Amino acid sequence: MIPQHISKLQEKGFRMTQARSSIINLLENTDHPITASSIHKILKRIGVSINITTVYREIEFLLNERIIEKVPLMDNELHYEVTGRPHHHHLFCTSCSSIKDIVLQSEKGLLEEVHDASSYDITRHSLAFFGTCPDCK
Amino acid sequence: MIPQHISKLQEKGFRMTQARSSIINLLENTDHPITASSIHKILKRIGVSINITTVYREIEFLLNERIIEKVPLMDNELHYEVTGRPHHHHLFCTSCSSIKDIVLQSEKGLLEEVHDASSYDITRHSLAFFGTCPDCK
DNA sequence: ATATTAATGCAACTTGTTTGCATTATATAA
DNA sequence: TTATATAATGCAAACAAGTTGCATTAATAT
Repeated sequence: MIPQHISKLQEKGFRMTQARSSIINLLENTDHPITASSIHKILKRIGVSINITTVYREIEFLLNERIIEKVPLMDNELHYEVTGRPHHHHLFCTSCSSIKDIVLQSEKGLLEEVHDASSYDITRHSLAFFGTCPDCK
Repeated sequence: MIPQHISKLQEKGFRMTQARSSIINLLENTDHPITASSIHKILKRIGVSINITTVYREIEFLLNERIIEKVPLMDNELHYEVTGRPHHHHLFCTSCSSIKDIVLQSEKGLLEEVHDASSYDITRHSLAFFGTCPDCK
């Protein structure tokens, strides 16, 4: 995985600290959305102890820089994932709480319908599917 | 609007208190998902002062009874809406923060694709679209 | 009317997130 | 290489959403 986000930030003149680079690297290597406290715990487990406040501030920063984005879930915690990976949506297993990415072909027609029916200028969308994964069946 | 939810609860032997009936009536007459604190504030404004704790407990109760359901949004607050209304999804205006219902025809093919591609048993789904509404353009 | 117990209100608590401020450390210039 | 400016950080306190324990109130059945 090429750290394109890191070089992009450095070019813009932002400092590359251990907290920043380890949060970006973690998110780049995670294939599903995670929460602030997950980021904090995972980094601590691998020996990168950064303050939870810093995690929140870094998330805010990365959101502003469009390096990560929010993913809406059913619970009341905010989850995040890096932008720029192939467009996809999420599958939630209501049994084991796992989250899986899914790429869909048939969303194009859906978006056209939304645009035509609503007269909104749609800039983003989020599709989430809930059910039981093969392992839990 | 026929208070079918209320009679259903009474048949099941639950008590019909002012808090319960006014929360149900409010949700039945709201065409978009709202939060616990919205419920609390709106009811207070119309002269129904119920404790915020009661609002949360009532929401839990109504979720259990499948009279309302959670709607996942981008913020970190939980929104709720009554079940049983025609199947629909949500449009969010990122300019004025309004939420609007939308009924979609083309989601059937989407669900088939999800099922075929994932081997999950899908029980629910949630589609959300973000953009600028006609009024804000 | 009375009894049963579901529903409620209050206060305290937990958890997630934000803010103020003093300190640390990265990147740049001398 | 050292000094400088200030971005980034940590800590503590504050804040907000949601939860819990417990004593009180009130809706329904008798």
